[in-house]
Amino acid sequence: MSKNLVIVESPAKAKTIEKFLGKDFTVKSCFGHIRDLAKGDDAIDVKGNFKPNYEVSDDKKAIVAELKKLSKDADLVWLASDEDREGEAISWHLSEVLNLDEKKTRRIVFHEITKPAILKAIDNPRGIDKNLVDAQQARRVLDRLVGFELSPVLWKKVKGNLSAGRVQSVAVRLIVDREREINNFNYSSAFRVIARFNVGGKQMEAELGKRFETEAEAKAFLEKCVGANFTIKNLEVKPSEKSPAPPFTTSTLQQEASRKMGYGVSITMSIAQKLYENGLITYMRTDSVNLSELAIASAQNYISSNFGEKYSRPMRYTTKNDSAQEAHEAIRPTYFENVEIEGTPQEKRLYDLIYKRAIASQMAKAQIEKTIATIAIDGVTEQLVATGEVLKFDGFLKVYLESTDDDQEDEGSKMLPPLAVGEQLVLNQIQATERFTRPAPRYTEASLVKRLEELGIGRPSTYAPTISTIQKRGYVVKEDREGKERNFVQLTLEKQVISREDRTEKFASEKSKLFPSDIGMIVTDFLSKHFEQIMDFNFTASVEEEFDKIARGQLVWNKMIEKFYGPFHATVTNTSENAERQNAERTIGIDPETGKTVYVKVGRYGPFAQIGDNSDDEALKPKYASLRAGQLTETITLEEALDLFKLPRVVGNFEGKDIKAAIGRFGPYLMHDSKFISIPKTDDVFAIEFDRAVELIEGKRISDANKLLKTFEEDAEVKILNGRWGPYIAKGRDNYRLPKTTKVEELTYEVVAKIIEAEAKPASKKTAAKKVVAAKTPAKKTAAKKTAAKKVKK
DNA sequence: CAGTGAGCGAGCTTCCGCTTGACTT
Repeated sequence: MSKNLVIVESPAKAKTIEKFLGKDFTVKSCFGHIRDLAKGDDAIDVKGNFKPNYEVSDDKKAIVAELKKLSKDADLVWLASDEDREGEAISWHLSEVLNLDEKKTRRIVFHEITKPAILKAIDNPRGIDKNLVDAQQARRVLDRLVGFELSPVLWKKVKGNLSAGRVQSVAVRLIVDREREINNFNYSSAFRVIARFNVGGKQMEAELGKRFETEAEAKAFLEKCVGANFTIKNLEVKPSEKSPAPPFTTSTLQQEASRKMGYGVSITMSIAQKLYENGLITYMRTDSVNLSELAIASAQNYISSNFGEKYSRPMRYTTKNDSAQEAHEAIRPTYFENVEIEGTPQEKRLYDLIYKRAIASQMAKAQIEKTIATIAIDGVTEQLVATGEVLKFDGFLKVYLESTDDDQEDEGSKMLPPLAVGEQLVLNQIQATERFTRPAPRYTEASLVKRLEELGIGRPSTYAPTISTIQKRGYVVKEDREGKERNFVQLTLEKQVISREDRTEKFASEKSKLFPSDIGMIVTDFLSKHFEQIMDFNFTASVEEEFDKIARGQLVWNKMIEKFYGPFHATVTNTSENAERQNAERTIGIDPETGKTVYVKVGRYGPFAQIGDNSDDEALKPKYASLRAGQLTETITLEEALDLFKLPRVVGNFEGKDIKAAIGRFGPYLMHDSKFISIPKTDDVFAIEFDRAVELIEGKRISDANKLLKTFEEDAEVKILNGRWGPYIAKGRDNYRLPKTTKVEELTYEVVAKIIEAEAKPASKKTAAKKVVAAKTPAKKTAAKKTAAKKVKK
């Protein structure tokens, strides 16, 4: 039996450290927190100094039992959880739950998983910092109180299954605020003037220093340019340099993977997790840009021998973020010698990104020479400016360049042809183009994470889960949206003639952006009205200051909570008793056909439009229609609302049965002979004609025939179908998995019947009911599925 | 998904931060 037991948070870390420490040390992982507040409402004794009631979570019972046994047999137990608030608490919970003797317990910390760092830590043990633990308890208790008191208010005043919290509610608010900013944005336009010259066979572009507000002004300017001389008046050469970005933190990795590869934050994190588990990168949930001495030295070595000495620039980065706890290194490859790795294409791409970012961070600045040419126009005061860039030394640009969120109007750095002051230029054309101002862009998952990090809200381990939560609750949807068209004017001066063209462009099209839903807006407004403090962007920052005081021993944690909870709880009670129910009802106009009032509001099944008032008289009952995806009660127009009542629409009669066109949850569809056929985006559900509808129905029949792989005489209900994940069994509305090795041609009914029997689903109504319950309690759902899967294996 | 929207009342939901798997119809 080993004399020393070291406990770390992550199993991958445990494996690495065990190698450094030799045979006298056993290194085990506790898999994060082992204990948490009890699930129910008795978790915090609000009348008894907020005493927390902790429980070992079910999924941690086994590991706790194992650690208990190992710690009993060990001479010394080394608590090596991370050096931050949460890590300190993990060590404290371990010492409590494992009942560790203080005399044989050591607390150690390291910020990097390198041999010298570990050995140094072992040489410098300390005790558990109870103040830091108390700061964590305050954080935990505050979050529980806020979340579990606010959420029930929403169930009462808005609808069930909603949630609120210190982090998620502010995240939703950011998106709601941005949406309104965009909806209220005043687009204005101005004419941007670009001249194109022919210089020694090459094209050169120059822009006018000012924009014209009206077409008339732009035209007047072009008229002055007819027959004018264009002369280089001044040439200015300015050296400049560009520095590499620091190596990745969780947040910057999520941003770059989103910008460069289009990955959502959860995808990025799960790929990074794989890389970490395979020992290829350092820990992926970090807020630090720091690199270990070893890493810097090895990067320097790699750069010098592969690119040359002058490309190396060893650099220590420091984070600017106050809320950073820096328990780990920045994200970097474990070995810079691993230029390429084995793995899935996604793993390779993400690794490549991490690798290049880390190596570039240790490389020299790029040297750039900027040339600015000023061009004078005869008889005109305004001047044209042409800029060009020459890369004198590429430096870090040899491997990596960071992307930006806003690269829609990408200027592109161009070289200028050789020019001389006084030189007369040959004009090809001058164009004055109407350009519009743009509102701030909608958030992507990653840019929302960036904003949250700036506000100090949330932690690297919770960014991705928070983004998922606000989508799961229906506050926010991630979507693509078609752009709208608008007209703009372009004036062109060419060959001394001015011409005018009306052109159209698409704008405001969005890809994978976050949009608020009606519920997201209702909840945000409700919380902002009644719980201003929680919705304040600075709330987290201000409580963090208090947590820091607790950590420094200047404040007692439950006193701090008490001061917050008193007024907060009073507001909760007051709101719960007195606030009105929120349904976002809005009158949007009068139906011209019936003269009745048209409303929109949010009901049990989501937002809908209503024509006419509620009435007991059957004949006068109002008409209802659900809003379409992407429509908001806040912004829908009367015309759009009335359109909703034009469906379902009978398109015609085919094979003795009506074809109906309507819009469902998954978009526009046709229904014929009780079968559904999706209407593609290229067709308009309001206008689709009979012939086209029949074409779609027949197309669907052909693809259905291909989907059907096999049927059985014994049971017409049972079919083998070809699905997204390959062939599967369908019986009625239930589906069953086929073993991966199955050869469909050889499949007999007997085998199929056995698989169905083994999974033995209850009658379909009960399944439906069960599914609803299961979906609400994810823990139970997985448990149930596990047992089902095991049964199949037997 | 498949055209629902009254009102009542049961019993359910919910937080943030540490960790990984399990597994997709």
